[in-house]
Amino acid sequence: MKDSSDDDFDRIDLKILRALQSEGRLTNADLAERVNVSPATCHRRTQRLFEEGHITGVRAEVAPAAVGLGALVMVGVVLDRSTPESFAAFEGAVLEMKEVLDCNLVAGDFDYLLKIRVRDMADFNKLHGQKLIALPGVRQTRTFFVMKEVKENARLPF
Amino acid sequence: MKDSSDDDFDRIDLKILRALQSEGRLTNADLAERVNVSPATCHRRTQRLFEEGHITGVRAEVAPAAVGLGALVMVGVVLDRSTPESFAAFEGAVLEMKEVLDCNLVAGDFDYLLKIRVRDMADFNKLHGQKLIALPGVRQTRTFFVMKEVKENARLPF
DNA sequence: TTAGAAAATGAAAGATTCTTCCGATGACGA
DNA sequence: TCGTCATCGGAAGAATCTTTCATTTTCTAA
Repeated sequence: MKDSSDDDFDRIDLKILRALQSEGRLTNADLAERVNVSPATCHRRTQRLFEEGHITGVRAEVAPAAVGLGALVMVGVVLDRSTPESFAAFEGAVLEMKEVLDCNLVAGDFDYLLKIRVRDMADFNKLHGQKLIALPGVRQTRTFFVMKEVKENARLPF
Repeated sequence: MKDSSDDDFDRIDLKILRALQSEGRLTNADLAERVNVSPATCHRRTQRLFEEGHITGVRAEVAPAAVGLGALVMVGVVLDRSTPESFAAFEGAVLEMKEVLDCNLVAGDFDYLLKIRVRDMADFNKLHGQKLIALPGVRQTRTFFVMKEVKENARLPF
């Protein structure tokens, strides 16, 4: 158990979380008005949500195409061995690859599912040939090029 | 082509994008200092990045577990038919499902890959049985429970 | 039910920041 | 060289932040 207080939000906390999840740069004054609380209370509540780790960060979403990352690729990875050392080595290496946006250990036909952003298909080919299949313990990969991003990083439903 | 000006960032724009991608609630004053520009210039630059759509939004990241969404599941979906109408119907329905955080049309063994957040496995079972397989045109699904989130929503590498 | 303690609240106010105006500076083409 | 245009930083009023403080509310235990 954690050090801080119990983990239950009242209506105000939930409103703050929802508002900031949609508009992370809301002014404390605006947020207070939207939540029907005085600015002082709103400030304290928000500060607490950050301090207790319920809000893990606030991030601007940069349009991928604007920074030359127009291609999205999902990759399923199967490892050689299913030992803890094997998993750890793979995970450590993946954490160093900045092109890998998501990496999840899954149950199913793959060991890991990766989400990767690169400039284009040629770029991915290079990445695949030079880095992906060279990651520790990789036996096989399966590539899914994304042809259309229907929904991306939607807000949490709560 | 869009109406606005050409899409190339100088060193300052890139610094602003990188800074806000990591800390979306940075004060304009702090941001200006970090980027070595006057607050006035920084304000103008940032405003422009928003107006021209290079920053699509700023969002607080809420800890999923804190709001009762401790389970992450990836699902591969195969449709009955590969007609435009079939795709459109499926996508329209998926957009309405708030549990679906990501939905991508892919090339490979599946038609779509979904990323879904729910409370727990029981919750997913219900979702799967009552909504997922009932989505328009779904022939088959393949579920990948996430056992460990190694990397989640990392920053874009630019 | 009631008393007391603990936690949360809103008003207030000085410090900080935002946002815009303005003249100055620099880049570029004729 | 000159004129045009975009961008810059300083300045200042308006707005916001952030903390203090007295009050109110909530909770616990008798």
